Amino acid sequence: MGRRKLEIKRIEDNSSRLVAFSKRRTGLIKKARHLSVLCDVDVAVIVFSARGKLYEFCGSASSNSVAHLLARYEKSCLEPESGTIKGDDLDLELPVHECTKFRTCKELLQAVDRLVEENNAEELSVNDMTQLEEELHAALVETRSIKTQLMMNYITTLQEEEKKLNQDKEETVKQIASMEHMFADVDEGGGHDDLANNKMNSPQHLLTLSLFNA
Amino acid sequence: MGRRKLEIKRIEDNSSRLVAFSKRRTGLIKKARHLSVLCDVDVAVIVFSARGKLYEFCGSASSNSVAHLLARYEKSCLEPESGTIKGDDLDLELPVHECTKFRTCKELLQAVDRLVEENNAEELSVNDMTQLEEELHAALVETRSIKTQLMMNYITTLQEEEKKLNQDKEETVKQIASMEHMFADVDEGGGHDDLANNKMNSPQHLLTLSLFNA
DNA sequence: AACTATTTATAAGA
DNA sequence: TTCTTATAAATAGTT
Repeated sequence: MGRRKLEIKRIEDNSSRLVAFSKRRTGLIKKARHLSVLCDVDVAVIVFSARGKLYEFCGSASSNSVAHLLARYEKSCLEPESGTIKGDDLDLELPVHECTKFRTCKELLQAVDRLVEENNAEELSVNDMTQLEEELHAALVETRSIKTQLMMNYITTLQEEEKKLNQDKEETVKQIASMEHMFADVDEGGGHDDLANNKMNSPQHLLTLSLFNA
Repeated sequence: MGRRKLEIKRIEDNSSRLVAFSKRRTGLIKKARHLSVLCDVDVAVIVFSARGKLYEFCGSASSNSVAHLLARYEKSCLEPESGTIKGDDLDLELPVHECTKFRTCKELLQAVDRLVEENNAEELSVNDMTQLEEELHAALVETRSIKTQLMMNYITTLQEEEKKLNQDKEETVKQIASMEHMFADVDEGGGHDDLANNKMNSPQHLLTLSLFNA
């Protein structure tokens, strides 16, 4: 909304960033107030500047303090997936996550469709297509990079879990062993080792497979 | 920011209020994300709908430098690439043409941009990324297909032109030959064949080169 | 801090 | 509801 289009990334120029912070913080809080008043809902905004200074806003139909709303927020967080609590909700509102999560993918598809659609009507040059090709390729590379990162994170998580489980198992095996020892004292015999060993089969395999069902 | 100026007071019409809530809530969270990213600060937004449903946003500073890859394309879209052919006009209407021609490409870019932008805020699953990857790949294949078609069309056009020119030349050569014949009647000799042959040099080469300057 | 040229958000309308 | 359009609002760069 200024003289030129602004990329949404950290403003490197120190002075500009400070000015933008002042303007946008004011704007954000104004928007929050409008939302609160126009739609008669509870809104809280909390901002910490780079130097740690706190700016806050709270607009509410009921009370008017951030603390109050935060309390409600924490309560809401502690209750797992409660969402709407008031009365007989049929909850027609779609979950926030689903909506924002897939909107971009949908938009992308529509854009691509429109592009292909209009290719017949408009005369695009070979260079135009080359440019678009490069763009798509870059996006694809980026997407794969993010995907790889997600998978790596997931693998790390699973490995940690596996490690923990293996430790647990080791302990269990020891316990079983000691139990068998006790039986041996009475029963004078018997290897039930197979039972214990069967519990340790191929965790690696399971890990690999479950990765693609996440 | 709509068709008419809106008083900042509770919207009494139930339907309008709900629509406004949806739009403005989305807008507020978007603004919050922008403030967080642009100014490298921590921002939190909490909204409770009238029915008690929670919407939240939390952004801490995190870098994201994909946008600059797209800047190049954006720039090239905005600058006039092909001259208008109509006479001596200082055409004020040029932007319209350019705009319609590149709208779809621009939209695609914005969609991709938004996607990457939201990756930090939302937790996307590996499957989400796989889906996007497939979509991008499909778009890329389609783009290349269209590009190839454009190139084939262009080649066909050039070949036809070449054929026509060759026919013209043949005729010209014949004319020259007949003229030389006339001279020969007077001059009694002389080969000026080189002159005629020089006009026929390597049309294939020129075709291949000009293809990439279209 | 005030000024605008532009971009962005969004109220209505289709 | 979703998409489009006209208009209001926000704001980036400038003075």
